[in-house]
Amino acid sequence: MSTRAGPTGPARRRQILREAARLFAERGFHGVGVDEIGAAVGISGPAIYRHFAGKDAMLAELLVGISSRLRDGGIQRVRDCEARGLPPSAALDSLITGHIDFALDDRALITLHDRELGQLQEADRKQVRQLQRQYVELWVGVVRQVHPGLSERRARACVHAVFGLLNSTPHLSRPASLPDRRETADLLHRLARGAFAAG
Amino acid sequence: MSTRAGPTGPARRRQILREAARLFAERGFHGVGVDEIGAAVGISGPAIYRHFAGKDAMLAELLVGISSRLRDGGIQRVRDCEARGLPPSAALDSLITGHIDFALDDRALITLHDRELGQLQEADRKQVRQLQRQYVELWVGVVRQVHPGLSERRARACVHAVFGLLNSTPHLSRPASLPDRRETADLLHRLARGAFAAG
DNA sequence: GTGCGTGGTTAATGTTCGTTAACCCACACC
DNA sequence: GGTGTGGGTTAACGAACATTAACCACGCAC
Repeated sequence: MSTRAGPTGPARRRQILREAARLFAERGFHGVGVDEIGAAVGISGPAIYRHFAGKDAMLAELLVGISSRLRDGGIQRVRDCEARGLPPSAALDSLITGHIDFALDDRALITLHDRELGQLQEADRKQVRQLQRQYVELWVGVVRQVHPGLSERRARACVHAVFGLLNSTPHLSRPASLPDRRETADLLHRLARGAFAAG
Repeated sequence: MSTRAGPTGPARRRQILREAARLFAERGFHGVGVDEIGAAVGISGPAIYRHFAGKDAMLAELLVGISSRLRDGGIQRVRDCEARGLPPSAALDSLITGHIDFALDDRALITLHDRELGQLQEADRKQVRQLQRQYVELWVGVVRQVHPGLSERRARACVHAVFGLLNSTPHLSRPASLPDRRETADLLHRLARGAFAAG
């Protein structure tokens, strides 16, 4: 049997990423050292390099992963709604719900997502921005179907603003002040719809 | 006459703070060195220490300044509306307008405001948080007058979310894509009102 | 005109931190 | 039973960086 080691292989990788995301969100990319990340998973310091090429690579993987998940999930949701013959309004609701789920379940990632983009190297930053842009454009298309009066520019501005609204989740409540998740999700959903309706 | 020097006294201080805010917003507090801040104002490196006790002190002054300006401006606006016998709805509009002006005119500061709070020392962080809390409570009071159905908890959640919406300004448009400021400000104002109305 | 405060300068210091080196051990496999 | 590899360890290295030291020049008060 293994003498004392923790997870191994890709599981260890995921564990490191999870803890790194938490720490980066808490204290910023430059605010946390690799030793701390190692300590958070029970190994120490340079062992990280058995799993990642470096600190930058971890951040890049996190940010690309977030952006991909958001975009792919959004595409999937819109496609599902279309396939089931639902109206654009249902697609918008689905997009909002998906984004809220993500924001509530992966706070740390949402925080990182727009806080630490600047720390990436040019190539990675370009990729993340492209994914983000595609996600935004997906929303813009649906929003303009639901609110045909909106110009593309205005719709895009609305989408960015609503993202800001939805991503405010990490600022809501320190410890346990969000008693039921359902209630918070519903509120955010209504606020987002209200904002779009007013746009 | 002075041989070659730039501004002097408190003017130089303000100049340093302005450039530091810009750089911190661009690359994060830990991502920029004092040498760069000095270079941005035409002096080099340790000359900063003639004006500030250290890098931390600069950030603290920036964040306390932002929070104070927001809170004091908000209090002033609400008081003005009350003094002129205007309805709560006018006070809310005034709060929104003031916040948008700030967000549009001082993007860097808005960015810093919730990105770098964690880098402060405990004492400063406590002060900033207190100012922020007072600002939020000011909004909550007004919002609950305008929308009496809202519980305090829900109103607070709405206010946080709307802050997220209004503070999304830095994410809107890279270079010059906000053609007229007026239009952007109006849009954000309507979105904020729409969100509150839906809360 | 001597003196001092203000705001610079460059060089030095000490630490922190990312990364690499060198080494090691357990297990799978043949 | 040797061996290779995956995943650890600690020590060493080198760069970056905040801060301090030592020094200097100007302008103004007396």
